[in-house]
Amino acid sequence: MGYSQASKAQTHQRVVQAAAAQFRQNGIDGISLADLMKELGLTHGGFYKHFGSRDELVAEAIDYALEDSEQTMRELLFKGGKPNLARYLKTYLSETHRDSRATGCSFTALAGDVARKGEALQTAMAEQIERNLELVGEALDQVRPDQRRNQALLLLSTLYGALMMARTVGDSALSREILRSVRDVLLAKVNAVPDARTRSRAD
Amino acid sequence: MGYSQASKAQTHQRVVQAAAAQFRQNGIDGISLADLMKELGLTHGGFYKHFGSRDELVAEAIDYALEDSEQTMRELLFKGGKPNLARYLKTYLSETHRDSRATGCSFTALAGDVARKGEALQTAMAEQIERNLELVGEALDQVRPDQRRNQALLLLSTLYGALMMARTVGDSALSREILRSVRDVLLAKVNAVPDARTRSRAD
DNA sequence: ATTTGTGGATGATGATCATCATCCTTTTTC
DNA sequence: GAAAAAGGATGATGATCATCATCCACAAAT
Repeated sequence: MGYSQASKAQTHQRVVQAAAAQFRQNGIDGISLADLMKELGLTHGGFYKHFGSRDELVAEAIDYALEDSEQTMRELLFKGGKPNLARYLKTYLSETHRDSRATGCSFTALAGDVARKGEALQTAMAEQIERNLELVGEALDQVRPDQRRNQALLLLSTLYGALMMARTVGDSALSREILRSVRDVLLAKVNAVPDARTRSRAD
Repeated sequence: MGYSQASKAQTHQRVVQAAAAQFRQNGIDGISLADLMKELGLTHGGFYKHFGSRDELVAEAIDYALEDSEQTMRELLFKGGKPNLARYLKTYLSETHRDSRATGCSFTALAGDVARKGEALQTAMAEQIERNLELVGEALDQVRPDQRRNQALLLLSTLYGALMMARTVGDSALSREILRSVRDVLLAKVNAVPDARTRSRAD
């Protein structure tokens, strides 16, 4: 029955992944279906064999992007035994991450678009933020349990805001200052709790 | 010579103001020139008597939006003598502000779009952020002078991130929690320095 | 009052897009 | 191997836009 068995599912997934990257890089309306398919060596016609509409792809791609970012977050926070909040902070507020829009934090890349689009996307975002809060909360194991959610909320707000600022001012001295300054303050706070003498070296 | 003297400048300004609101509400690409002019009771044809291109309007409108937000910030921080950081925080993290996209904080409304658009807009944003840092720094008069810029950077990051989150999850319990939680933590910190006993009453 | 310059209106034009109908081609099943 | 089912290609359609040429109507200058 036409083409190889697994190939349809594979193509579908390739479209979703390419869209997840493009939407983060250029915005949800920033790429046409034709260009997206072309990127995969396909033409625009086949698109509707995989998705009922553009919106359907948008929903799938954003789910994929959110899961992708969650996976990265989880690895940075927990890989190798004990929670490693410092590693997450350093990576999140790095220039590399600032410049990796297509593969980096999906919240910062998509928040502006999602806030204006349908309620469905906002619900997906809300659920993801809940999961992120839980993950960060778990990593805040030196914080009083009843303060973990508040602190996680505060930390994520700061990280998201700092990254958005650093991206919005382009690659400038100010951009680097934002990343460095916020990162150092947060690292100092993290290190202060378990062992005040383990300070972060610059960079 | 055609229509009243001041009327052209007035129309020009009305277009800029309407665009500043629409771009914040619906995104820079979220409204067509025809719809924008219609909003003012005009037709699309006259547009090019006022602007050389759409991009020219975008630049002007964003400058206007940024100045508008700076003015609001300045008033909240400094009106009535002494710096009033608490008033600014409360207003910024209110549900009213969350729901006032078209007239509220221009950074959060435009950051996503600007990060993807030309360098010119990013430079305008960078300059505005510098001014905002200065204003907040001035208001941090209980902080050691050499720490004011770092603290201002941290505070703005947190505010921007929290508002973006609150907007991205729609009008939900989570949205209200984000605003309340971040606001209370920040207010507690602000109040802790000058007078530890002046705690904020909820809301 | 007539002339003239200009703001605004009307109506193209060409580009970009999402969507869909139709055709081609390959792979699986019998 | 022949038939058929479905993925993918081609091409069309209708909508939306930015931009521009042309026209109209009014206000200022004479």
